[in-house]
Amino acid sequence: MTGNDAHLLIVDDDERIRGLLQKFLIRNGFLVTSARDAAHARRILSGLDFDLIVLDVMMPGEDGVSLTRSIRETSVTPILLLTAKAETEDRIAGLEAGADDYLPKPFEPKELLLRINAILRRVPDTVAQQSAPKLLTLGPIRYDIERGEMWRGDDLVRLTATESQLMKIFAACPGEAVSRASLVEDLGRDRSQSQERAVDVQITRLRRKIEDDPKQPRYLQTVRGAGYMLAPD
Amino acid sequence: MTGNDAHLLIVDDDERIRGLLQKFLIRNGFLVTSARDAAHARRILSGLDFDLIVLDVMMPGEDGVSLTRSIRETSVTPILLLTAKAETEDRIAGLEAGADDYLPKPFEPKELLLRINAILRRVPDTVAQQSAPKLLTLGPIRYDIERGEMWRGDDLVRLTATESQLMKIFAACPGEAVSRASLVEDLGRDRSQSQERAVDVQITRLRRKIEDDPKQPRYLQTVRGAGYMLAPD
DNA sequence: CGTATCGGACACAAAATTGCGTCAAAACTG
DNA sequence: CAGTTTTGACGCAATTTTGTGTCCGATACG
Repeated sequence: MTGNDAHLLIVDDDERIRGLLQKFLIRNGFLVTSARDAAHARRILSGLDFDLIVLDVMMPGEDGVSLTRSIRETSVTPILLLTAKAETEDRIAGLEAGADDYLPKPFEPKELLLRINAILRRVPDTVAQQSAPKLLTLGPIRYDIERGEMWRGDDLVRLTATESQLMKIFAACPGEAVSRASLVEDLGRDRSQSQERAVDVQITRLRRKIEDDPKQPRYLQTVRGAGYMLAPD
Repeated sequence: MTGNDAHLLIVDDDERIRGLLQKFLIRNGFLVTSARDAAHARRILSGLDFDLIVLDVMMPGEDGVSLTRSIRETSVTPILLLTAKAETEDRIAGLEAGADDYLPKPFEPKELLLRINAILRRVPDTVAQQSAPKLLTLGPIRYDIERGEMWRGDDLVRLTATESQLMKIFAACPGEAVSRASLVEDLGRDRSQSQERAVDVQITRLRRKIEDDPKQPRYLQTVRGAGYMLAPD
């Protein structure tokens, strides 16, 4: 849905995951190339330039951190590492090796999108290459994605912690419905039946802040049976 | 104190501010060149490469947004805009013209440092050029500056909103004392006498979370008469 | 048109966060 | 070492944020 033409390289040894990610990212408007291991990635990199490299740390043979280090010797292409859930060490080593960000596995595809866009947004763009937008416009409201700040004209609209998290998630994939289950998940709460109702309430509260007429939501729409969707101008 | 060798260009028509900023930034380990207007900046830019450009939007003659746009036609050097307090329009125009970030005036010098470091941190570095660190180490604790996340081993340490803000401020200038007054200011609260005592409490609470022995603080030190200071390893 | 399901509204309760006041402890001063 | 000032500890209260339950309206579907 983003519609940019950024070119990504996915490096992961798991055939299935590679396929899934590739499909998902293509569906979201990216050009995607994939490699099954470090050696393969190197060959591809020697001939092509990418806007972002997504790298699994845990790979047979050379691991992601090592590959990151060697890529950084010659290139500044942003690198996003996929690390095992609880392996803090990998994250640290990865960042020190020159990675730009990391995402602990397992993750929701939407989270990957969020991270990728966050990185691309920070790459300054010349007129030639348009990077992801930093600002979302919702009628009289502006949402600064990086800072998580919401503005109505010259006034800052105060958001609570949960509201901020929600906005970040929606901003990651504007125009696409996000299920309540997925929202509960992303909010880090323990998912349970009643927790989904809590999302409703938060949505209602967000609407009060951003919608002109909260009863007739225009920007934070309900997609019956599927969840909610952010619809910027 | 950061000790990197990043080269900055400051563009501001106000002689006094230019001088102040230059001195402050040099004191913080940057190489600084300054220009008094857009034309002057252009001449300098034609001959030199910078790691970051700090640009006042409000300038006689060509303004900062216009200069941003023209710089972006040929270069991806990060740009930080200084905008008037309540001028949302400037911010929007600036970001759309290709600026990377903005800082509303008037600001505390420390805030400028925070923003500059935030941008430099995101510029991928090859071995040649070391950018600002993304992680701070406080004994068994790691603080991820960009995400504002604090980790004790594999466990996330939950921070409240205020605690997060404090950490961000301290992380911006490690090893340097920050006064309570300045902290109250940065926290956006209305500064008042008693408000400063509230900072104490927050500091105490932060210490409980990050110090091994909160009674003998090692990382979040008191600088008597001057405030508090973050002392990473 | 009736029914089932889903989402919205709203009040209330629970929980978390934050600020203040008091007193004690520690650090500087002379 | 006594006095003064600065900072820490900690309970309490105010406020804010968050979740749950209930009822009602809307929508889908036969």
